[in-house]
Amino acid sequence: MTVKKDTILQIALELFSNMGYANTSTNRIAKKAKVSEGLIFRHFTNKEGLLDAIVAIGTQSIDDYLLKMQNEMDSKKVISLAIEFPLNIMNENSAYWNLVTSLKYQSPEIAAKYHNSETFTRINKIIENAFTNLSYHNPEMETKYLFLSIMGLSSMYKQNHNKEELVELVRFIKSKYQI
Amino acid sequence: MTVKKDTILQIALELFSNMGYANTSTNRIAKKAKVSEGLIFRHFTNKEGLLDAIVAIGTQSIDDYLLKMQNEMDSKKVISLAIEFPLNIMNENSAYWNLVTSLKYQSPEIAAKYHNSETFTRINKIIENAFTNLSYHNPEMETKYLFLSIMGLSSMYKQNHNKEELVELVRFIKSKYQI
DNA sequence: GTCTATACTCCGATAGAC
DNA sequence: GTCTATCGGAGTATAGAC
Repeated sequence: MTVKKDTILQIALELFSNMGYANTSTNRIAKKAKVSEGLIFRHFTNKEGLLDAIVAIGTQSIDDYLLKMQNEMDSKKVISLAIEFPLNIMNENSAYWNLVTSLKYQSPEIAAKYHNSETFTRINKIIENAFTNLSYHNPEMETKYLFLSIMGLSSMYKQNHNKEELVELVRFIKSKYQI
Repeated sequence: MTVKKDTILQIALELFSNMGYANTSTNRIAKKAKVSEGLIFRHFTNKEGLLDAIVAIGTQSIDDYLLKMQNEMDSKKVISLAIEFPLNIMNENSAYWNLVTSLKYQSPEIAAKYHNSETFTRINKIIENAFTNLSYHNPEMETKYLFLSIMGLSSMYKQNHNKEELVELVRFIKSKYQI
């Protein structure tokens, strides 16, 4: 990974995330990254190849977090990690999260290509398992409900950059689960 | 409102919602609506004017729903209406909801222009008032939390068209509020 | 039909690493 | 002296707004 290639990835992530994928021209990326436009295509073949590379990097950090949840033995801690997910991941990686979310609203092909249902299934299983261990009456529905809150938290973060409010909300949600 | 003008609005809503605003060409809208491309510009000046008109129509149905909530005296019923919001509005008006959500992920200018913070404030006040009447300990946080679930429900609806699951989730959430 | 923007190509030149 | 990363810019084809 050369320094310029890395710069392209960073700038493209930033622009895709802020302006939308369709709305960001390779020309603009090149200018902002201070590289020649041709270099983008030399490294990533085409614009979608660049998107692929960006998404692949971001996916890694999600997977790391899931692994952490999976290895956590204390079920309360698992729920806690799930609730904190938006705070943690999105704090460090908000541009990526924002981008992935926005891809849902591109053409159906793009949406389908980048929708990672496997990850969703995985996180669901981890949470459901925790609720089962904690003897909740309806672990399946509890999981879906918690998942909803997490998704809502994510979408709220996009509009509202008041981090204090987010932290407060996370604390409140935790209290609902006696954590 | 002529028939063709109305057709353009409908088709454009459908396409903007499915393919994204930036990804939908006026040419495509015209072809699908079986009108000349020029007619779009005669009626709506430019592409953004068309978007304006579409958003304005959809906003109306949201406002109607809010009015219904505002006029509801039974606070439990207000909470109930809030939880059912995704089911009701999105069922009848999913394309509009989808479009408005997607605009958040366009350029910052577009996002700001179509972000209706007034409506969000209004719905928040209505819900908070209901929680206060129901003597919840922390109406402000309860409101934010419920709002989160509603947003999550909305975003879930986009990916998952299993309506039964949605209905079940709505029932489950209501049970959390003893409704 | 017009004009602009955009994805993408090609290539000669340069500078540094080995 | 070769190889690799990069530049810069000319150029094409097409799509899209109007």
